[in-house]
Amino acid sequence: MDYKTISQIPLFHSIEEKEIICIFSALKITETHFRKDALLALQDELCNRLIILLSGSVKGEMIDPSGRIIKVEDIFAPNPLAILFLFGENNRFPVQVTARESVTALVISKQSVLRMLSMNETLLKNYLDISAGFAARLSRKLHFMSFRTIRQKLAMYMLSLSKAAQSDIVELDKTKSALAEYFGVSRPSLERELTKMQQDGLILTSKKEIEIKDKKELVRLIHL
Amino acid sequence: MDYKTISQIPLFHSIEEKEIICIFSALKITETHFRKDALLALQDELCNRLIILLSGSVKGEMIDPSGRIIKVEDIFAPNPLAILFLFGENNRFPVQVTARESVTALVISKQSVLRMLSMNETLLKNYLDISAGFAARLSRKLHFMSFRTIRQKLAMYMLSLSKAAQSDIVELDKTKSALAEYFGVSRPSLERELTKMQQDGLILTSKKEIEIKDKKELVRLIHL
DNA sequence: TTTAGATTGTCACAATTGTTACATTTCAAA
DNA sequence: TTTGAAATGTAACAATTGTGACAATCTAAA
Repeated sequence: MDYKTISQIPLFHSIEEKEIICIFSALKITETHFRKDALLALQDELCNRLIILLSGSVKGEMIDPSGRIIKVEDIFAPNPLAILFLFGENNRFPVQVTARESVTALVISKQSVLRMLSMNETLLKNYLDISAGFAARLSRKLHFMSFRTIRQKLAMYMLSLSKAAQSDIVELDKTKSALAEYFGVSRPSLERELTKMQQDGLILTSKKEIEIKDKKELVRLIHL
Repeated sequence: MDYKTISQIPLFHSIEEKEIICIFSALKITETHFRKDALLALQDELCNRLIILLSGSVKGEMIDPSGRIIKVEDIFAPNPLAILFLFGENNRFPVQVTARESVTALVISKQSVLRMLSMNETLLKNYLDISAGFAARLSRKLHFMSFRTIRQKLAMYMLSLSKAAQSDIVELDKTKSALAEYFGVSRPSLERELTKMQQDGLILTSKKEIEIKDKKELVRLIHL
């Protein structure tokens, strides 16, 4: 477990080597290896430790009472697992976590995380920034889901991309299939709505690119 | 600003008076009064301070470009505002915050929050627990929103209540109007679905109470 | 280069939900 | 107790979305 690897973990960004050595020697932080298909956490298990992936990737899955498995998401190194659920009252893993390949991970007990964050203000800020990032993504997705129609979700999505790119021509950052899934709608319905919006003169689509033709109407759409 | 008031703020739970005095004297924490209709924060304003309500309540509103106002939520003392958005990269208030009545609030700069959390481990744990609580609520709501049909959302909702109450007879914790809004569906559609589910023998509704008649089918519903 | 798998575009039809409207009931403030 | 506002129950009809199916295209691995 060398400094170079550790400094690449977002949680330890901008923290000097001697500080990291100090932190790691004061706390019981273990590096653990998991083989492919090993379980890193069980669904509904008490979330009493922070797991940070050093290498490899895992998948999160929900299991229903009849034993069926539904995949939820993949997480890659060097990201942490379920950081938003580490604290709180009845903090349990929302999904079962399985190694998709050979995985190395830091495992830090909740108690040690607390002490670690108390020891170093930069570390604390990193932790809070990372948590806020996840929360912002959750919040943004909820915002999308709360629009009633697909047209509104698309309007919101394209306006966001347009604002970020500072251009009326936006490039989709996901496949349309992935976008449909992100919106929680069926793929054909998404395609149909894109076609309709082009017919209505709101946009011009070509492959991965979309040109916004009537920004005013798009803005109007997302406000009822 | 007395100890009794401060100790009732969730963030300062279980912290002794002398500790609080120590923290407050080391940092610049100001108690601010706002009259009815005063603005505590602007939409899209940089979120560079933590605001904790001591008394009174505020409303969060979104404003669209045409100037229309859409109410989002109310927040009451002794809760904090937008605690999940204080840190992170481009951390801005998602809504405009207006006093609904006369309001007293603690205003603590982001920098001071960092220092404060470094000073006291209990305070840090409180902060993380509170944040986790908000994140869990966000996540739970997203879970509901991601079900496609109203029937599935209702099944999930009733099973959750049933599990919490350890009974097949559950009492709704919101009005049906509020529940419809929480689900992001129209009220008549929610009522219709409840009626249909009763016709189908899944539940038995009477006023505020719902009796679960076919738990097995409800469980099946929420897994496709 | 070939080829299997993923992505895309489109369609008709079924299912679900929204909208609007109205009558009734409940509940808390006057 | 009165009363007005909020909550509830229901209905017909319109709008939106899902489903399943098929063909065309793209892409990366063999």
